[in-house]
Amino acid sequence: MERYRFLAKDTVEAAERLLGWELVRRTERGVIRIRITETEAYKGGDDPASHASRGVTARNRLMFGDVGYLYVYLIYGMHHCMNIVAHEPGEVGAVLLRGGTALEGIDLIRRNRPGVSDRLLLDGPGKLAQGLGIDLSWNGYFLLEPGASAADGLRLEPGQAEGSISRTPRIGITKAKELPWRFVLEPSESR
DNA sequence: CGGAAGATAAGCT
DNA sequence: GCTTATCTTCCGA
Repeated sequence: MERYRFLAKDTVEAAERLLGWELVRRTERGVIRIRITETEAYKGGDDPASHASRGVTARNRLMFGDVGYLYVYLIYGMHHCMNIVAHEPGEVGAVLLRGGTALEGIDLIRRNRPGVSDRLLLDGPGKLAQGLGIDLSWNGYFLLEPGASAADGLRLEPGQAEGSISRTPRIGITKAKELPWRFVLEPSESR
């Protein structure tokens, strides 16, 4: 699939190009569509902050595998984080999805995150996963299913990156924190 | 508004 | 045992 080829490029480049793409979550209750607005790149052995920096384990094995799969893990005992496997052939890496904005089905997102005000719905990795209803059972899900109309599940679809992209160091880590591998899509009209 | 601290479990040493 | 790609609440300005 040509339009997904950038996922087989360098992980840092893939992280930047994922900004503006959309995640479509189809459920029995309806459709949730969000735009990806914040990403971070995590690579392999040369990236000490990465789960994959010390070789293959049961948890991180997806980062060593084929591109376009969802890597989900539990952090701090209670939050889920979503990553998209992306790296050059023979390399290792994944892109952490740190945030998004709701395009469709915001009532379903509110149902997943009761009592939370709208502007805080999806502005963090754990919040994003909770808003979309993603947990560990989604680990290893393939996001690039071909075909015009998706069935139940989760899909990655092209979208417009409107606004300006800023590049910053990654957040919430203690190793290699100086590497500017975080990308944020700022809307043209500032909030 | 901003900073600080607690909750809670998988994975590594 | 100890650390961690976090979120929320509580506190003071």
